[in-house]
Amino acid sequence: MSVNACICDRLDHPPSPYYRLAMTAAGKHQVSRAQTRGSRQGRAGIRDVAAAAGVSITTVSDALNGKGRLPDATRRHVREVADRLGYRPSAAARTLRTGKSGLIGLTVTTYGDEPFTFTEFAYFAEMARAATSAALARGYALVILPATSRHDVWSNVALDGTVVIDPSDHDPVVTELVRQGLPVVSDGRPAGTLPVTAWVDNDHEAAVLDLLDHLADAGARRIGLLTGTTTDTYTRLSTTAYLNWCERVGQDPVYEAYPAHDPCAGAVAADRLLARPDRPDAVYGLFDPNGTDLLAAARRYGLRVPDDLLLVCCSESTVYANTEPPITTLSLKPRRIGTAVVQLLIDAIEGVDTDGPVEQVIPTELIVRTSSQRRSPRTTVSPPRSPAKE
Amino acid sequence: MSVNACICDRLDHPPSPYYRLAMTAAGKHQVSRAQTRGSRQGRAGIRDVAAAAGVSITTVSDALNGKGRLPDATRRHVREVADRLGYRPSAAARTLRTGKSGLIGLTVTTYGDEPFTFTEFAYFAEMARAATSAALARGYALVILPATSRHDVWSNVALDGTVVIDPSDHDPVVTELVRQGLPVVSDGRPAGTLPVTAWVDNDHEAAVLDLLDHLADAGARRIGLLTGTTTDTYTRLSTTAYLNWCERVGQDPVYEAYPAHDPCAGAVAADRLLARPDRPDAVYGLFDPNGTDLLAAARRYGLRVPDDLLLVCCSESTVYANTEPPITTLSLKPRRIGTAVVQLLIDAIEGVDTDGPVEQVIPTELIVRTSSQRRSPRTTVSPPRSPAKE
DNA sequence: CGATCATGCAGAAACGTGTCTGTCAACGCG
DNA sequence: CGCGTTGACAGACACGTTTCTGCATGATCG
Repeated sequence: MSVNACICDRLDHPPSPYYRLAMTAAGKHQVSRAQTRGSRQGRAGIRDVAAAAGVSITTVSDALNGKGRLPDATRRHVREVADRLGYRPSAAARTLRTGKSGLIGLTVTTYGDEPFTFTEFAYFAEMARAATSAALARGYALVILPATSRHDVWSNVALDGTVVIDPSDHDPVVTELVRQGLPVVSDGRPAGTLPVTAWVDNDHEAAVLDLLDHLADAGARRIGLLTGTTTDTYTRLSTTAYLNWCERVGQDPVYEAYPAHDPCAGAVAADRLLARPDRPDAVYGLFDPNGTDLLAAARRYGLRVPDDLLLVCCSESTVYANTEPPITTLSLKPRRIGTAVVQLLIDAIEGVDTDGPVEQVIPTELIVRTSSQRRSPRTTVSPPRSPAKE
Repeated sequence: MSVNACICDRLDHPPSPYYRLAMTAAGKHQVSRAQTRGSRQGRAGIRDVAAAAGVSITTVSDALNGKGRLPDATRRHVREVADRLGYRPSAAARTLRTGKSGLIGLTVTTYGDEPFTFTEFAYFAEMARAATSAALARGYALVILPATSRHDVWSNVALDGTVVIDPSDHDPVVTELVRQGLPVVSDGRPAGTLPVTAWVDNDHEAAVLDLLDHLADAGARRIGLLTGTTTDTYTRLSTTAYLNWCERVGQDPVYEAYPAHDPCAGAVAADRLLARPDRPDAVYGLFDPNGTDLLAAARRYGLRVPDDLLLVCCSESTVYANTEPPITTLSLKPRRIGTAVVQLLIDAIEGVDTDGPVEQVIPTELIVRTSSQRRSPRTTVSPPRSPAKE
């Protein structure tokens, strides 16, 4: 007690280095308390508001949160006093009391040592943007949490739920989260028996089949695939869809796989694909940079696009609208996916009865450009400002 | 013990008001504890671990946090029991008690209604990735918080500090954060008297001057600029640097400005720039998509790159390595910026004495490719700083 | 051999909020 | 006039952790 008084007294004078040492060593705790309490610089608490407004803590809480039954006069008065004091409720205390933090995790499974995959930049960025928008429109904020991050980070943040992008089979992080009772919504249909609350995905098989049909319609006789060596769901489903299509139409599969997280390997693999003796006359690249890589490789081999080689790649980038020639792309609609994932997650968090299915399939969009149209009727110079070709 | 068992039994039945009265009246602390804790679905707390290990709460806390003075045997025992119970400390409680949440905000100033700007995707994605890596390497997680988000979101998350990307003059969010005593580190030199804790930035003027010299060295006589209509620091500094350079070398400025957040407007502006009567023979585009836009526009007007038109744009995208021709780009090194910003912020949070300056300038990198080399006898990389400065 | 000290651990006070419970006054009604 | 009812508010507890203080128990030293 006397110690407190002593230190408080000292605080009234400019603290010398000696005092600071003494403080941190001895009564650091009490001091900060006296600081925050004594209407000093520390943030004002609900008690200060109650005292300043001449009401009880309950009344302040009810007035600010719109609960209880209070006359409007009291409510307004409290609000005004709170504003005047610059009162901000402590998020930590509120979270502790209510059990809701207003935070949802955005988890990205990684393949290298980086938090998220390089080749999925455009997709991830668009998806994250949409997810962020959707989340904060409903009063939530997003926390970026790579699946391979240190464990203490995971346990140090209070999450109401998590979005998992493309979880791997039996993802330990996901199972741990579910075990804790947290809602988990995945972007990408969960493999195996991963117990997610809900998931959103494209129909990758249908998209690939559709795309291959489109190429075949354009005159392709042997369609090649540029795919990845990773085992994520997207790569796996797309590749098997390709193989199935090949079997159906009786074409020998022609594909090259490369580690998708390595940006240089893509160019090499594209080159390899076009250097094969059974060179394809059309190629679909699963990853974003494949378009320019394939275009460059085609140029090296003197192949004209689309005359000698039809080209399609999966990308969200707008650069393919202005390449020479413009390249047909498959869009996975990351904006719609990000929005849907967050909506589903928040519905689960807030206990909204999801009478609908907890699985949601977002349609893909094939943006047809010159690179996949063998004989376009006009080869004239296209008008300057036409965002959509044909 | 018998009391606990009794109440646990009763909890299996719907509790009557009488029991609840009796409980709250009689056994205050212990009873409610037994109520919430009776090894039911709720997560195990530190008390459960203490009870199961036969030690006190203090011992558990000290053992798990590596504090206090405990024999290794006790420490190991407690750890093991905690693991067995699946104990995870409550982040909210810890934050409330310690005042540190381990969360840092990643704030993006926006120009439209979207959380972050479209044209800065690649830059933002790289920067965010590096920032995320750096943060979690030091035990922190990142929260995405657009500056224009609802106020309740801001006050609902306990932040230890914030990174602000390119804050506008007198940003109300930043001043509010600083007023709360939170460390704020900005990516981009703060305009006006914005009281940030530290900032990291490129030397945009030097980068632009260097780049223009490079173009002039390659033979450019009239260099045009594709810039934005927004007033952010990057656009402003780059544009004035261009104007200053023009004045210095006695060239009439030739530039077109467009709303950078509109992806279509860029193509139109590029076209407009090349359609001018005083058509430039070299162009620098400030934004990422300008490269492909300018290339497409040049093609429409029958201009060969680099023979008739030299091209440089500011971009982090790798597609420009494989365009026809490859385009010289200016990289702002977002990875280094993201890392530096987070390091500075965490240093400030943890009170590390920053003996060094709180301002950090990251050098840019001009990646010279074919598009800016008029007549290159060979593909030697020209040194960044050309000796012929004047 | 008693005083001192280091050691190992338990008790309890906060952190700041939400909310359950209870009190006091006013009021309508028989 | 008494009594149940309702409105407006205050008191107090609990969320789960960290940490300061304090009490034992043995060991060490004067």
